[in-house]
Amino acid sequence: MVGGVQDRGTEAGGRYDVFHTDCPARDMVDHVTSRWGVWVLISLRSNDLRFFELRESIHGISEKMLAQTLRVLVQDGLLWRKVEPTTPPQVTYGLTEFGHEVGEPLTELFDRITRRLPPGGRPGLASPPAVGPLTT
Amino acid sequence: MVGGVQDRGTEAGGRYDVFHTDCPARDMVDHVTSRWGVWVLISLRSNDLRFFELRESIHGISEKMLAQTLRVLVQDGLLWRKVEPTTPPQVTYGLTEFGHEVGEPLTELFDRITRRLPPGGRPGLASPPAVGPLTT
DNA sequence: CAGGATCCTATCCGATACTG
DNA sequence: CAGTATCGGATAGGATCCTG
Repeated sequence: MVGGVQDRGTEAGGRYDVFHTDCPARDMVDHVTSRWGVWVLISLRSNDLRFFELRESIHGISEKMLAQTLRVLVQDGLLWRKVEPTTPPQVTYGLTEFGHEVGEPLTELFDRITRRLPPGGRPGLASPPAVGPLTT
Repeated sequence: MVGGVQDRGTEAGGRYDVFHTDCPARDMVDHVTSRWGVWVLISLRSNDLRFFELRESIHGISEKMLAQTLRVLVQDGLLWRKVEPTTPPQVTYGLTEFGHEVGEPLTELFDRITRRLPPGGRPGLASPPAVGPLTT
């Protein structure tokens, strides 16, 4: 699969040869750009947070999805997880160095989008006019 | 913009209050980070492409999803669409200025991930060791 | 508090068929 | 070529209940 289409032989000025067809990176990117992964990573950029803090912080996320997203991200080496064996238990999550590396462009992406949004609402956007208070 | 995103700083009080809960940005981010949106945007960074070129380029995408993804992205103002009324018809897609702005951090994100991947495969990742040819 | 297990629905997405 | 329309299976994701 990887070889076909894209390598149009023009090593020099490849036209649309790409990577998307590959593999391990694809999974990682999928995790990072997953519906909730994005927000978890952005949330943790400024400081470490506990499970319930993340839940409160990321509006609309269910415990199930939060737990699942965290598990994947920890597995990928983007987050670390610290368990305080107290009662009740306390679990804190934070970004690893890699997590920070990845979180930066993600935040930049978010910033650029929000900077463009306020002015003239995008016509055609399905979103209703009401810029709801909370959303989601 | 949307208020305080990261401005939480250290002010007393605000701990993990955030932005994710807002709204229009959320939709846009969802579109940009959607399963196929990411690859469409990255693909078009280097040059404009026609429908079938995109389909070939982004391995694994179906026509349905490509068309759907393109429609949303055009609506969001990230892509432009040019129709050549020839026979057969020819439709070309490209990034708008906004699209480029958004595509940059996305590419950066992708780069950082792929740079980290080759060395020591991340344990826990389902992907097999085989790192394809280009694959990024 | 942190999260696993279950159940069940919404949607995503691919395959197929058809249109301009 | 560049789509749209429809159907159906797979999966994401929410709600609830339960445990350490």
